[in-house]
Amino acid sequence: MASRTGTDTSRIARIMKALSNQNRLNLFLEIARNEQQEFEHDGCMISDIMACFDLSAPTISHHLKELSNAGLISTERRGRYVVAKVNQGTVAEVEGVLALIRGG
Amino acid sequence: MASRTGTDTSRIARIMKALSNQNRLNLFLEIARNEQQEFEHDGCMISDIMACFDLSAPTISHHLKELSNAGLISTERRGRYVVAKVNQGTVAEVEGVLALIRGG
DNA sequence: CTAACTATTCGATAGTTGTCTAACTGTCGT
DNA sequence: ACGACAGTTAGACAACTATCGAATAGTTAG
Repeated sequence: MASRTGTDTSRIARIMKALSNQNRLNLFLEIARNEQQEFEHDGCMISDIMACFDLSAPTISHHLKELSNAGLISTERRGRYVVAKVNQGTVAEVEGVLALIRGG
Repeated sequence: MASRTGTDTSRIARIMKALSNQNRLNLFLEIARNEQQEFEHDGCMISDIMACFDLSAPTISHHLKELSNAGLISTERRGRYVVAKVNQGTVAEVEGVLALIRGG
């Protein structure tokens, strides 16, 4: 019950939780923004991101892992750096649930 | 910085937080669903909702307040009962942010 | 008025989260 | 191999959250 539309609410809740902290949300939006602007590489270097947030490196690392665990981003080591990119499918998934609420 | 699109990330994060607990998310979806099905009244009686969740009344009351504080629902006393209805504007707001991520 | 029903508030508690510092790992340039 | 840079892991801690039972409050029926 609670959903004949097949929505996996536990999964959606976990995604929402990943975006429920303001710093983590900003981190995510910054990754999305960088990804849209960069041309030389797909994904953005998280060292660039660290520079513009007033948080310790471990804290950012922790937040990135949360985003990653929620399936919102994926990260990949590129030499000395790590790059992150948005997983659009997950974003679309949440959009879908919200659209259902609106659309009926 | 962090957003030249005018997105109020603190507000969005608070909305996400309200949906980050699975029980609360289910509660919200159930309200949305009932609202779409009912004809005799706009909004759904939360007593109906209480019946189909395995949570104590205080807990449900608490969750409803969280949803309300986040602007996701509004509640109104109707005689002996309280009815809740989804605030579609807030849902649309979140959808907008997600669409931005996808759309660039 | 009283009893029953519906819902909220209060107080407690176990568990979770965000953040830090310190220590560690991996990669590159020299 | 060494030192510098980039990032993660470990451990700790204060703050917050989800939940409950008990008590309280608003509303209607009898």
